[in-house]
Amino acid sequence: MSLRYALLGVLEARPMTGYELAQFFGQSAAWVWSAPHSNIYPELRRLEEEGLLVGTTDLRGEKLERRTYSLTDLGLTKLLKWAVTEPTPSYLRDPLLVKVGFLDLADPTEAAVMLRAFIGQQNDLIDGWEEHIAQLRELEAPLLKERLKHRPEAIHEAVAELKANAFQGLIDVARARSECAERALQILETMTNCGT
Amino acid sequence: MSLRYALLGVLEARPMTGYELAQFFGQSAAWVWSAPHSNIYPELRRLEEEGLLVGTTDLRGEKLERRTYSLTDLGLTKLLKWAVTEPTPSYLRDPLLVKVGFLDLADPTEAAVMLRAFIGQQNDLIDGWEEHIAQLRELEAPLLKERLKHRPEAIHEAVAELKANAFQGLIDVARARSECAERALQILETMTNCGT
DNA sequence: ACGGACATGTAAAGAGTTACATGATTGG
DNA sequence: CCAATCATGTAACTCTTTACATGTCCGT
Repeated sequence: MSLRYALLGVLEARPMTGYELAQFFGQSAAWVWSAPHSNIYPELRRLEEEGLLVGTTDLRGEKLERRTYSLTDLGLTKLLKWAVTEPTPSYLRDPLLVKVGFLDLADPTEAAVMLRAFIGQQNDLIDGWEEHIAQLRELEAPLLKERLKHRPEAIHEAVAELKANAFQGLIDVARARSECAERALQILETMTNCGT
Repeated sequence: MSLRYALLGVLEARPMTGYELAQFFGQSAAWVWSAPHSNIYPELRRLEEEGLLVGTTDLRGEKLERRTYSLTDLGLTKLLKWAVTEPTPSYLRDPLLVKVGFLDLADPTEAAVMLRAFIGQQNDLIDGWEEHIAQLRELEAPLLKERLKHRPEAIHEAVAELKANAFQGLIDVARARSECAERALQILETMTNCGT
């Protein structure tokens, strides 16, 4: 369900083609949700059928058709309704946390390699998100600029801050997981020291 | 894929029936992974077919059959192999972060209700996990006690600490999300103040 | 003319949720 | 004897991933 609303939310900034959206959602770091084009195209058609989007087809060159989707009033209404509904109590499932809980049984050297690889991955993600936050705060992020065109100037900074806050959430979650891996490394070290 | 390894990992402590496992994975707070019984029973049969588990059927009373599954050497090997394989670069998908990013468009009062409900949910989860961590540290958690029976005493505390660390990871992730919601509340407040 | 970006799809398989379905045992 | 717990399953549906598939346009 989140994909559909993520699409509506991005299209609130400006109309886009499926291809553009697929790029957006393909580079996972760029947005809070990710999806391959094979998800996006069918979902866009469904959203149009339901009247949450309207699409217009135009031509690039002679034959290559492309369809540009815009958010309708109904689409915006549905997006906002969703945004304020309480999340059903559920929690994030994290395969890493399953792994770290069983590492006492594994070879400590291999475990350390895995943990360090994970920490490296998370740090890379964090770096990307931090850059994006900086862009948002300077009101330089391309999509944000589009959004702000149809919003009163008085709230521009607050809107930017709200978007930045979402990415800060991603960063903090990544840090929490990374630090958990870090602590696991230390615990495994004490274990090998007293074991042998 | 994680479910299968979570099952193997729990069964490393002691043999269990599908019913017991379903209770374990049903009360989401109790374990790092959750699943309904309709997932667990078929998965157990598959794991047995593949030789990662062995099951024995016995009777409760006259007719009621139940099957108790134990981890095999092969099962343990596969679990450990999985535990040390590097996670494929991916990130957690968080519907809340999608929501908070669009709240500038929503009614601030409704948004605040949603955010406070979310924060409340996360705090409840955190309380449960904290209790469980305390139990683990005192070596009082039932499943941990079973596990430690077949491990050298020198590492008992370290094993407990490793399990506690996994739950600490859950808590820290929940805190990160909760604090993100908290910040969103504040930003929305500044927005309504300057907007009207 | 060719490679890379543009542009859009279908299909199959895997993972997860929800509902439906059945019956036995135990304790009050 | 009745309710709660014990015990195990199937089926339908949704969501996500991965692979397969096709063709156009633009710059060099």
